Amino acid sequence: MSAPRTWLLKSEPETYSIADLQKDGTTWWEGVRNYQARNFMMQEMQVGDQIFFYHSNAEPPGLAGLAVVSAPAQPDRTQFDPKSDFFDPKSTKSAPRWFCVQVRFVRDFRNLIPLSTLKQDKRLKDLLLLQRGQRLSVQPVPPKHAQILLQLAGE
DNA sequence: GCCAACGTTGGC
DNA sequence: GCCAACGTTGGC
Repeated sequence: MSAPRTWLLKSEPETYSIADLQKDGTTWWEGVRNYQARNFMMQEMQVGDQIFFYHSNAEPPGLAGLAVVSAPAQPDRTQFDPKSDFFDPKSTKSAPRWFCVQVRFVRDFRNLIPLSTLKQDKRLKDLLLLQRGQRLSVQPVPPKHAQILLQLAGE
């Protein structure tokens, strides 16, 4: 078992916010339909990994809180549900295409850390989130960046 | 609402 | 395997 890693998960707060996660306690991170993001969840995330919860398409966008991986990846059940927006007719139960981990609420940042603040911090210029055109919804956060983000959050 | 950047699809 | 068309993401 390797040391816990850190990830960043994006969510549109109108769809699912850190407050929703706080209310639910845990949730399966369903609906990811990007192979790179899926592979991170399937192959690399481990129970206990730290998660920064990012509010995208928000006013303002930014880091909203902390969560933790609470169960390893399993098939995303929305892919089999014809009524779901995330239904994938090409996926089968014997060979599911999409997987998701379970995440548990840890804490809400008292003050959201706006994207604009992250952009101003020179130490974060290599952070994947800040790279031009990137839109991956599940991203690894290297330890040195994780430490800075926690600092900004007042941990 | 705009639009740049990106991933996926499907014809060839 | 190429690549144009299309749909989506997400900041502004």
